[in-house]
Amino acid sequence: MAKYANVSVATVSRVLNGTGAVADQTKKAVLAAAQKLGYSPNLLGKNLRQKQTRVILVMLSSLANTFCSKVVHGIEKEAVKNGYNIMICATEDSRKSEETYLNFVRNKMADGIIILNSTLTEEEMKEISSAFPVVQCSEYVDTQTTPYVSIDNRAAAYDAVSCLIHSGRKKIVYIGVANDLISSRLRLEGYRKALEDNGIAFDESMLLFGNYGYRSAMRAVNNFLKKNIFFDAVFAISDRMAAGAISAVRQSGRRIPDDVSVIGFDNTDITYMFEPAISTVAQPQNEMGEAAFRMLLSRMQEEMPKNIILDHKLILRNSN
Amino acid sequence: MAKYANVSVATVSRVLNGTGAVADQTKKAVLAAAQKLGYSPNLLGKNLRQKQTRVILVMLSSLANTFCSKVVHGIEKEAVKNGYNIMICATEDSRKSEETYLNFVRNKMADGIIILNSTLTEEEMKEISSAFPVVQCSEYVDTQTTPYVSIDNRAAAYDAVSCLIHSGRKKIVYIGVANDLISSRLRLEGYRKALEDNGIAFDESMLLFGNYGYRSAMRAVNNFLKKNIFFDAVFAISDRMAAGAISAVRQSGRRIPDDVSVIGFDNTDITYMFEPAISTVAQPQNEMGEAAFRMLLSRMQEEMPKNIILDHKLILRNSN
DNA sequence: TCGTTTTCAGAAAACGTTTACATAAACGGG
DNA sequence: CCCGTTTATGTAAACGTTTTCTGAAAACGA
Repeated sequence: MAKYANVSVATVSRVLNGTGAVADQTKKAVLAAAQKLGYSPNLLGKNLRQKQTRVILVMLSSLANTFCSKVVHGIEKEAVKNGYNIMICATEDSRKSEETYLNFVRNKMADGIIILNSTLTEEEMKEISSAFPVVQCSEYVDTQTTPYVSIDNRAAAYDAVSCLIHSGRKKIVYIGVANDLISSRLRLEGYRKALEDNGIAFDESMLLFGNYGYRSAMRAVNNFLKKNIFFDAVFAISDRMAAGAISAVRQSGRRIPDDVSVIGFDNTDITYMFEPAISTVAQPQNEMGEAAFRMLLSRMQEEMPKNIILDHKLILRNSN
Repeated sequence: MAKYANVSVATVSRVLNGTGAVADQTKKAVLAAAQKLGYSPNLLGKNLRQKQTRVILVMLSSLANTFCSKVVHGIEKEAVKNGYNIMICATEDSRKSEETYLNFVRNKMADGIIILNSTLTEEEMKEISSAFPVVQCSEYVDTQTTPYVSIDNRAAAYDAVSCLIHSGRKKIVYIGVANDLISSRLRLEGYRKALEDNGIAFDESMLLFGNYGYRSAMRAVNNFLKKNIFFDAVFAISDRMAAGAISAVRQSGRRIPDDVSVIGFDNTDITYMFEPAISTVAQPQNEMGEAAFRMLLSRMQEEMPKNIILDHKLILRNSN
């Protein structure tokens, strides 16, 4: 390419990057040559030399999680605004996969990473956080070293359950997921606190568990129904589980929301497609993504941003 | 690192890659040093030298499209099996974004790309296909130069509509999307052919259009209902649009499937969560992904694979 | 013991850029 | 006309690897 245009590689670089002075005539020659040869500079060389790629990774466990999609969109918008590009890595919660993608940034193929969810322990998170720029978004482990943006999951669950209670419900089933995610823990805490604050005894047998999915909740509620324990409300930590609960409850002949009130979580599309439309807790996904990117940006500039907690919002539809 | 272990960089490389002979003692020393320093080789250097990254890109328009998620999973599985990693690029149908991600592979930050959907024209597809390895998956433009794996969309639509006809339906509404995607075109053709083959006149006024989403279909059907044109079935090219159609039809007091039969497309989660469960056309998403990766692999080895058409399957539930 | 092979490890080139430095030509002011 | 400044370009180092060559030492075989 350089030889073809009869200039040095330095000049080619200068022309293509618009850096440094170069005569109009040679500039034209270089551009013409580039055009003719279909030349396009090798990013590996460029990034190696410049010690940056302007690529950041977004790690999430599954694409099927529609909640994440809006968060990612927020990240992307802010990234592009700042001249960065994002690449999405779906780990399916595989350790090996997580390791692989973390190594991409450890090994300089990307400048930083935003983790939406992972199976990383506090120790591991600390380790990688000291090795390269990382921020957490939505889910997080609370080390002092890895900043995060999220909502107050405890308060969100508290609000949802309180809403159920204030409309007269007293026997409230909780449908969660038996994992270690911070959201699971805090939402259960919020549920529990709402009960306590309203003088309702916490009852472990009212806790059901699934895997965020429709079918798992349906199964759990069906099993629960067999026990003939009275209940008049359900708080589910995902909308799909709320939908599953509604279906199971209905099949048993009970009416929604008259007999059983239901509130879900995340305000995903299913909430308005379902009949009845599902009441839910909305998170500011876009802002969360935007904030996450801004935090990563400052981390990449060697600053340590403060954690951010954004506001959630209870959205009431027809299931409660 | 090399200095720290008192060896040359060449030896470090040999130890870390297990290539070439190196004495046990030095091997240990190098590994110890790497451990101590937390050394991890720079992939930019490595990839630059080796002229390959073992990364492939998967381009899709939106993460929110749950159909894609299973395809991507199939791709990933096959990729990992072959020592490759995938990165997902969501373009949101932005030309700029598409261009950016294509440039990643043009500029050697990735070895190849699988395009699930894009706004590329035939000309553009040809151009990039001659510049680097690319295959299309699910959606495609039919150039002779860019291989694809997909289903026979025309036959799939034909089967669905025929099924409606054989159960006695004669006035069948088509709900599609007014875009240039091959699937849109072929499914409409299949719809039309099924009518013709069964002696039913094609009627342009039975064609409705939306944007794949629930609400758009609901709106379209509501408008259609106002016209008071009789119909007894709906074929929608997405499950969400099928769901929207069902809701609209029901609100008008008609029963599903007694008064109106509905069949959707893609066999997404909504089909079994919805009441009634939605009949649909299933695509072999996993196999499609796997096939796509294998095709890309052979393209990266300078072979030109043949196009692949996989089998679809009509899945009957309670909406027809 | 002497040649021959094998084992080990370093030196240096190569990958494709950017960029600091050098230098030659053009220019302008006195 | 001379000298300092600007402009335009090339040279070469640097980024961090892998890999080819090369050579020294060790092992081996006769």
